[in-house]
Amino acid sequence: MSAVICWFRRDLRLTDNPALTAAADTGLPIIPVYIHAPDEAGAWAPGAASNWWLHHSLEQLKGALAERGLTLVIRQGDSLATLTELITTANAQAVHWNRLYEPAYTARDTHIKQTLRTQGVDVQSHNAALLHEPWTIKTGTGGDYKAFTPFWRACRRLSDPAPPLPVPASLNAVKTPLHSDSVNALGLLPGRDWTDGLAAQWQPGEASAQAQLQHFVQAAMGHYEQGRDWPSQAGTSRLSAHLHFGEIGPRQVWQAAQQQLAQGGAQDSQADWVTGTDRFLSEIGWREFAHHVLFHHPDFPDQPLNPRFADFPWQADPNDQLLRTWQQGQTGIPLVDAGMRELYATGWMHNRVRMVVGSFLVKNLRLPWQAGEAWFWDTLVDADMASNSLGWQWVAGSGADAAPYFRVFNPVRQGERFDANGDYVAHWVPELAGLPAKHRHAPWEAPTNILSDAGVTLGVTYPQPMVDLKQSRQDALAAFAQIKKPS
DNA sequence: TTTTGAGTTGTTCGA
DNA sequence: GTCGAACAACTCAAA
Repeated sequence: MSAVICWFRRDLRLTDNPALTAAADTGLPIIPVYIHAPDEAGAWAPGAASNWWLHHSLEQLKGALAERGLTLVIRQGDSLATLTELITTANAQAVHWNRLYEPAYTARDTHIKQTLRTQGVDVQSHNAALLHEPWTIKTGTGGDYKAFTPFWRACRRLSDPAPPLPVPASLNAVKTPLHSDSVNALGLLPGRDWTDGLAAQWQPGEASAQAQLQHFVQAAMGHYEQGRDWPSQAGTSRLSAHLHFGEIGPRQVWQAAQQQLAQGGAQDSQADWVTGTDRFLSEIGWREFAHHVLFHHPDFPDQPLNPRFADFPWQADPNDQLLRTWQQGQTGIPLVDAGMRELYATGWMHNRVRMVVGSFLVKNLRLPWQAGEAWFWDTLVDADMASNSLGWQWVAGSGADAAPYFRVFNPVRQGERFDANGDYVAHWVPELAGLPAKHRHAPWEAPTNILSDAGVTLGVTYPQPMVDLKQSRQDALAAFAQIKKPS
């Protein structure tokens, strides 16, 4: 008797899963396995919110496999040792997996592939996570891209991605049961349960991912161009965590968007459908670009891509006082606090607000972008090394295609433009909900009687602003002037 | 090799 | 209220 191993990692789905399809195509009994090995992520072991998602996604995958007669084998410990043991026990002759792109994982997987092949095992890796893998997109001179627009143009010049693969029609199970840990045994859930807010907001798993994709393309893609900017509305796809864990893949997203465009684009507001679809797919493009940049610059999560920023004069912050105030959503700037509280409560933050809180941390507080990156890493359910690094280096101005130094978001102005009714602030900062909308973004400017009518006492019921926005903006511009190249 | 146009998401100030 | 300019200079990618 022999078998084939399908090693699941961050491809927790049955549809459009090339490794699973390849395993099925061998005709051999399949051993689906998940190995929990957080140590192998190097310095970037997944954070708490991410682990919560993983726990539930594994339960979903286990259930979906069971419906097709397969038992997901769950193990902990060294990946190579675990695979080797399974290969011996089940007399497996082949291993299939879908590729990861973070530096620590590519190094590990390369080593595992070489070792197992030396032992005569047929090892094949596949692409489930990207439209175009990082090394396949090259500039005219063979280099890697450092600006998004030419990168995405180069991608779009290529032929459209292949249509998604169906779930394999036939999946053979092994006859002899193999030992498996329970999902619970992985210890992914926190000891003190703070996850109600996550559970109220998210349903991990492939079925939910597909439902969300359909819902988004039908209900929101036609007005995505504007709708994506309003944090109080469900105008974004909310697919980030599903994509990170591979519960759905970009080929499926691409196909769903194109099919919906063919239908929706024929309706009255055709231009909105075209621009909405285009813009949405370019966000998928940013995800691709982030992987491209990380692959070619393994230091990207830790070091500024622009070396000039190594000398940036960050603010001293004894005992992390400033950082903690930001983390807890107690800065006294309503839009910033709303975003930080949404993050902590739900494991997610609207993208517009991510830019605002990021700009506030890096420019108004002048704290290093790596501190914000680390907090997001621990608290986001969609925490992804490529996208997270790209976002933070973008807002800091040190990264690929980054914001110019003088682009300092004014969180009051942003609130007035993108949360004009103050709904988002009222929801996440309820102590300000009694204020009229026009005062919710800058309560320190509201007349005293309006504050008291609303039950707001600054410094008591809600903090005074922790910095003066105008002055700290000036300080940031001055700090950036220091690292300008002397002319 | 040199040149050229472009580059996610902003704010402020003054006319 | 609206509009254009200034906020710098640099780097990238392709012609």
